[in-house]
Amino acid sequence: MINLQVAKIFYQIAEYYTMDDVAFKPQAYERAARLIEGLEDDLADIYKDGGTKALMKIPGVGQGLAEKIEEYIKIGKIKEYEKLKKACPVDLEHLTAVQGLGPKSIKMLYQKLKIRTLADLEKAARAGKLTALPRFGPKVQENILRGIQYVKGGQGRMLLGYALPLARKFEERLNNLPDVERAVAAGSIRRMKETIGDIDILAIAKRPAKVMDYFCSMTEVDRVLSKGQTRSSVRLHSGLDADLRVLSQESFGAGLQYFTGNKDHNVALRAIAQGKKYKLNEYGLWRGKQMAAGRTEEEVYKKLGVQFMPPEMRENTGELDLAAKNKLPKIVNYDEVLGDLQMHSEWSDGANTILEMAEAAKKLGHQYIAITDHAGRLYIAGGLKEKELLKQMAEIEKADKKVSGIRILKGAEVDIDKEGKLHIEDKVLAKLDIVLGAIHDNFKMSKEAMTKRICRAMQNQHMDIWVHPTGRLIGRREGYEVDWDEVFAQAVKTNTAIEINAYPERLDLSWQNVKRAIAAGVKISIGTDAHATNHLSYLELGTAVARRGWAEKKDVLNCLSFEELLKFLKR
DNA sequence: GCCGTTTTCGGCCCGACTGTTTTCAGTCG
Repeated sequence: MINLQVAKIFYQIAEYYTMDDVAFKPQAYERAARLIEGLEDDLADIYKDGGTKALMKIPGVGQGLAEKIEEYIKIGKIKEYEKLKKACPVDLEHLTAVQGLGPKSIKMLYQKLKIRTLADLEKAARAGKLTALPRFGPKVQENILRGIQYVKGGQGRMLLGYALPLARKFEERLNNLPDVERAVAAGSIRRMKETIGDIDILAIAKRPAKVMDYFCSMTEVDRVLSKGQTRSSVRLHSGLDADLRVLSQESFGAGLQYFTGNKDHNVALRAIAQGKKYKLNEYGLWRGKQMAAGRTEEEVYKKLGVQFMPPEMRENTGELDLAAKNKLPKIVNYDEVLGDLQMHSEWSDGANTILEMAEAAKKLGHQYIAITDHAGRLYIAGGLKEKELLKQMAEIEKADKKVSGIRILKGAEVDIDKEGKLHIEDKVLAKLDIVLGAIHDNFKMSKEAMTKRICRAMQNQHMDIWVHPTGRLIGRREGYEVDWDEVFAQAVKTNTAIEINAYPERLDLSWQNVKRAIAAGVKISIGTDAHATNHLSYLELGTAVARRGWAEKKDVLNCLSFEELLKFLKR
């Protein structure tokens, strides 16, 4: 997969053009880089199938950038980039990561002090050499030194599963202040993106200064980065940044829209506004000096002739076109998901008993769960062999009778071997209510072999769901590659569902692939993969992925009633 | 360099905050 490498080069070209005050190219390169980053298909594959014409179908990629991608595929580099880099040979990737250091400063640092790397920069700053430069005072120098430490610490984005509870805590505290009328986390948290760069909170407040004081002195705050009347920014001990912005009641909807993003969605929405002779900013929708809307998000979208949509859909992947035609899908609601179809107990590598899992799920309002301990091989997480599995089935039946108000399905997460065979005998699988197929080894097969392996597994009539489909671990391990068109077609043909694994570092299928799976007619299942009772709440994260992939209620297995679900499983 | 309900040419988002200035450039989102 070359996408991330190409995106990185495009980001850097954007920085170089900014250094030289080239107009408009930086935004074009940056936008293309962002979109390529989020692409599920390999650029090399797209090119192989349809040449530069196919590349130009990617939004933000025109003739010029398509040719640059072609160049990268053919000769492994982009000459334009090499030329820019030669003129200013600096470690842009790490230098730009330093807070407060942008392309203009980096260029000057190179020209005046020959600074190329973080190490060069640190040495110069420690020697006090930066203060001699125009616009560089002692404070800038100090901030740069701190920024370097931060970059060296390798703090990146935080998983949604960890950032969300934190953001909710901040929301709740602020909402409890007498001066705060309303506080809401916006940004990528509100869109439920799988990783979070920072926490963005918006508030309506009577005395902003007091609220800012409170925000900047919370126990989680490591350092105040900036503090003003309408906006403050802090760095938390966890390494994450958090922003608080205070807006007026009249502007709150426009602000919420603006700070929820994403950026490309907003750019597209502002273009729609311009087309209708409006101006849209974070304070409202304006015609001249007259405010046309701003109090609520709904009002802003409506005035622009665009259907309102949940934040999870706002990624500029076609939602605005559909909304303008009043044709948005009605995506699944969080409360329409009735149960959890993957979890582990102490029978394999889970921490709790079957009964404890059931009681905890019941408390969350679930109508049913599936106990799906590892089965197949001993060496994976205490996997059960046939005999133990039969014993566990009896145990689950007992538990199901014992608890009221929730049903428990007998399931197992079964290894799929190299050839695509399930590791448990068919006659035992036949006794289970629900069979999950999973890949736990041989990740490094070729795309063709992996596709064949999975398609073969789906042919097993007992396998109901293919779980954590790509095996990715966000930020740690890239998922393996498969031919999605082929796999989706096989899933439809064999009536096999594909899982959205809701575990914070998995969220696998990705929302991009959920979108494609659904378009192909594949049924989606959501499973938390809980290994303890406190993991059961991850169901919300999995549902968020379904929503970001535009899944409707009818697409999601867990939206079926218990009786309907049994019918599907016995198909 | 991209893009098209105003366009195949001529547009392209803009306000807050900081640190350095003594009126503003650079950065960020």
